[in-house]
Amino acid sequence: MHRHALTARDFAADAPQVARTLIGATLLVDGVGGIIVETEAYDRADAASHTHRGPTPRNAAMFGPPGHAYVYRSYGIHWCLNLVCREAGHGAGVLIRALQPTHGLDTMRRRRGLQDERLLCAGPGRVGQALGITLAHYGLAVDAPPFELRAAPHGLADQVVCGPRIGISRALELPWRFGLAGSRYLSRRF
DNA sequence: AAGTAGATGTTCT
DNA sequence: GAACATCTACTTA
Repeated sequence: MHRHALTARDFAADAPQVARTLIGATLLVDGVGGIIVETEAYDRADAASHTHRGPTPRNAAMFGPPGHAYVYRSYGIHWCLNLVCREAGHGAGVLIRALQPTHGLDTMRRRRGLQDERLLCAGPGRVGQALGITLAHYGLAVDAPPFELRAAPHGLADQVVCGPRIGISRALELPWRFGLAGSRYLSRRF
């Protein structure tokens, strides 16, 4: 019994709902990746979002169709991956913050220059490096190569926890960080 | 274990 | 100039 591929319609909901749904899903880029164990939701109405002040050259993909990738450079150094949700033009998305590595461990170790499995994808910048994310992925649909995204197994909802987002200074009160309870692959404990 | 400095592209003041 | 959806290396304990 194999899990179905997520498509654009799975991204039509609000960012927090999509962020929750993505926990337990399997994300691969060119066959390399793992199980999503940590996400964060962002929405235009949310002061911490890159889209809060409207479209710019950098965030254009966030105002494009749902189910596509928004890639941004964090702190001038790291590449981070978001999946656009809601509807085109809205500016909502989900940041992929951590994976449990399952596919292409050797490739990820080489790209990261590390052996420790727990540190390969434990943070958005680390995910970007381990999966080889670059601007070449900007705006691409996640239901087609090089992406592959398979739904989480059923019955995982009661193992999803949430809390405040990390590394922001605005909208601190929103519990829009989601994670797989007890996972050893989180960027930080909840 | 906890704290700090330094890396630096894009956006904002 | 300053802030920023971060990470690493290095210090101090």
